[in-house]
This record gives sequence, structure tokens and C-alpha cells, in this order.
Amino acid sequence: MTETRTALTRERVLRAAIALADEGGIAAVTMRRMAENLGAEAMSLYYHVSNKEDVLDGMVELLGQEINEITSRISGTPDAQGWRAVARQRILAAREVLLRHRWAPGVLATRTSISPSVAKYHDGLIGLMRSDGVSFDLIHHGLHALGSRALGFAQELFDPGNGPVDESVITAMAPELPNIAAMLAEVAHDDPESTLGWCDDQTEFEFSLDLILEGIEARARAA
Amino acid sequence: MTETRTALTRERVLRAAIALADEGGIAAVTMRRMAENLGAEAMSLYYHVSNKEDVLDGMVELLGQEINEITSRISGTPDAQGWRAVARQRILAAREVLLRHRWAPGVLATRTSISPSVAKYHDGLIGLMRSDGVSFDLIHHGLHALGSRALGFAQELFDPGNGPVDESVITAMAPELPNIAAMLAEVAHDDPESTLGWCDDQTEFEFSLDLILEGIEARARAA
DNA sequence: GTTGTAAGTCTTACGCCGTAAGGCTAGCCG
DNA sequence: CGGCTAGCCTTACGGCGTAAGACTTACAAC
Repeated sequence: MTETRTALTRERVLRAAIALADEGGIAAVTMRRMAENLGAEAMSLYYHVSNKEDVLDGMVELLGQEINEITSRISGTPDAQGWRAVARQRILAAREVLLRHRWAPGVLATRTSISPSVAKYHDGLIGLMRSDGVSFDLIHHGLHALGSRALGFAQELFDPGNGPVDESVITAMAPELPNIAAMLAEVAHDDPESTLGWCDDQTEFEFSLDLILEGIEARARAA
Repeated sequence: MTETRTALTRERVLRAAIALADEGGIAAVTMRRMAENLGAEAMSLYYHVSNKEDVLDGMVELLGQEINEITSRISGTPDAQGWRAVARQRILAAREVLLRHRWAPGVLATRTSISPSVAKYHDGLIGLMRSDGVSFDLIHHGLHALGSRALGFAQELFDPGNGPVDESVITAMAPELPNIAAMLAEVAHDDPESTLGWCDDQTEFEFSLDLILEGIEARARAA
């Protein structure tokens, strides 16, 4: 008569959250509803998840894993084609995942810490460009220009608020993120007196802005 | 002994909301706190504002006005300099306003309707480019590429969700927004069989992506 | 077999939130 | 004077995240 339910796990909790968000938007994700869908009580989730913010972090982490599973299969080493074609493919593949999880852009925009899987994704892009000879400095600016377009949508963390970049997160997992670590080592040293820490928002913004405005102008001239 | 307080108005309510958000982030904006800061009760606000969503809409509207007051003073007609220099100035000026209202990107991203003042701002940009001979088609793609960078930050409405663009909002105020109206008339007719309505997200995304990737590549070659 | 311990779950409760329903008050118009 | 309406308030409801702590099970040690 002992009705055995599948045991709760962090992953099951997060998958329940994602299922709810996929179906009803991020507002549909509440601790009570997650619990209900898992046949448990709201407070039981807190054993596997520290709070709701942790749930959102976890959703992003799983999302990143889903993206990496797909994009890692897109030729890590560009053969005949240069980095740009490969990057394009990966970004458009990531976009397809995002299109299945409409809640993701909004949630990504509110994260204050870096998701390991999302970091890994960017690490792959950096490695791709680097292997084709692009300088870390340009890669760095370029990723800012792409912004969240690198993840398949157009949205940028404009409001990090969290002060200087927490490099410890990156350096701690340097073995996993060799390219980010290498870039950080070089670019950070190149510009030690930056007013806003590693990434000067204003500088990055103007770089991107000019890149785009010039691109439009060039196309206008061509027409 | 009748203690006369300043009367509540929609504008005072919205300004209270903005003040709260400026100070404590968007989460600090609650009906009760707004009322308290105004020396009133929460439910009294509902006479001047239909609900909280309306408050957020109103905050964006005032923000747009603040931006327009500044950017409208930046040479509407480019003289010696081309459209690009003027657009750059306007966008960086808008950015400064955004930097004073850190809550704005996140709130803008969640709006489902178009704010008149923000529409007016974009109308100005369109007019600027058009007056310099850029085609509406290219302007249209270009604004998508800029995304929310046109407003001074980097974030794009990826998830309109609201289906096809509600053109009635635009056409209703065509006298106020001559350039948007003109662009819409031309571009919409140009591409009647677009699968996703007026703005094909995928097309726009790829246009922007290629613009940026090519720009990075060009700079890499130049280095 | 009994007991101790820890993991996992649940109960209860608190203070927030947005807002529905409707009451009070003051000024204006007939 | 009586009624109307604009403007503000009171009360209350159902939702939220989660703190505090009690219960239940499983298993190890004796």
C-alpha cells in the first residue's frame, strides 16, 4: 500500500520548472506548482534547491547543456570554411533551442552569476575564433558586439550590477574553459587601468554601435 | 485642521514608481510603497492607473519623453555630417538616460505594447536616415540589427508573442510618426508573403548576425 | 531488537504582493 | 436642499516565497 513516488532530485525539480515555463511562461513557475506537478509539497523542494533564484539558475544551466549538446557537434575545427561560417552555424543552432524555451532570454537577463554551461558555450566560440588567428582583444569586443546574439537571441546584460566580473568563477574552472581563461589573462592585462573593470560597458557599447552603423552604411552605399 | 496633501495624479504616481525603481530596482516598485511615498493608500492609486502593468507602461512612456527631450535637440537635419554621426550622438545620449534608470532595459523588454514616446524616438531615427537617402528596407533591417542598442542599451524584444505587429497603433498616430508610417507602408507591401508577419524574426536575426560577424572579420583582417 | 542518526518530506505560519468590492467624503449642479 | 460624481479609503482574498520545526523513513551500531 506504500505508494512509492519517484524520488525528488534537483534535476527533476529543475525539469519541472522548465516544463512549467515552456508551457505557461516564467510567471507560471512557482514553488507550489512545481511541487504539485511532482506530487510533493512546496517546502520539500527546498531540500534540493536553495531558493527560487537557485531554480532559475538551474534552469539556465540545463538550457546551456541542451545548447552545448547540439553546438558541440558543429565542427569544432573549421576546415575549409573559416571561423565565421562555423560560428554562424552554432549561433543559429543555439537560437533554435532558445525558440523552444521562450522564457530563456528574460531569465538569462536577470542572472547575476555565470552559468558553467553557458560559459562553456562561449568558451567554444572563443576557441573557434582564436584557432583562426583572431586576437583575443578583438574576440572580446566581438562577443560584446554580438551580445546575447551569440546565444541565439538579441539581448545583452546591460545591468550587471554585480560590480567587477567575478573572475574566480572562471579561473577556478580554467581547465574546463581554457579559451576564456586565456582571453581573460591577456585582455585583462592589456587594460589594467580600465575604469569599469575588465569590461568597460561604454567602450563595448560604442564598439558595437559603430560596427553596426558602419555595416548599415556600407550596405546603403552598395545599394 | 484639514491637512491638504498634493492631489494624486497619474503623473505623480508614475514618478513615484520611477523614483522607487531608480533607488531600489524594479522589485522595489509595489503599489503599497508607491502609495506610502505619496502619502496615500495603495488602492487610491487605482483611480489614476488601471493596474500595475499600466504603471510599468507609464514608466516607459515617461522615460521615452526624457530621452526625446534630449535627443530632439541633436541636429534633426544632418548638415555637413552624414546620418551616421547624428544617429551615433542621439543613441549615446539616449544611453545616458538609460544609465540613470537601470531598471529600464528589463522593463522595456517586458512591454507588449508600443510606447508612443519610444515610437517617436525611433521615428526620428528613421527620418534621419531617410533624409540621407537610405532605403526604408535597409533602415528597417538596420533598426533590427541595432535592436535596443538604438535606445542606448543592448537588448532586443525576442519574444514579442503578441503576434503580428499591431499596426493600428502606428497608423492611428501617423501624423505624429510620419517616418514610421511611411516605412511601414513601403516595407510591408514589399514583402506580403512573409511567414511571420511584417518582421520576420529569423530574417532579421540573420541579417544582424551577419552584419556583426562580417564587421568583426573585417577588423580582424585589418589588424 | 533496540536505539541513534541523518536524509527526505511535510505542516504550519508569516509577511509580502496585486487587486476586487464597496464604503466614505467633499464639492458641484440642479 | 437633494443627488451625483470624483477621489480616496477600508477590508478582504488568494496568491507568492520561505522560515521554523515536526514527522517519517532507512540504515548503521550495539
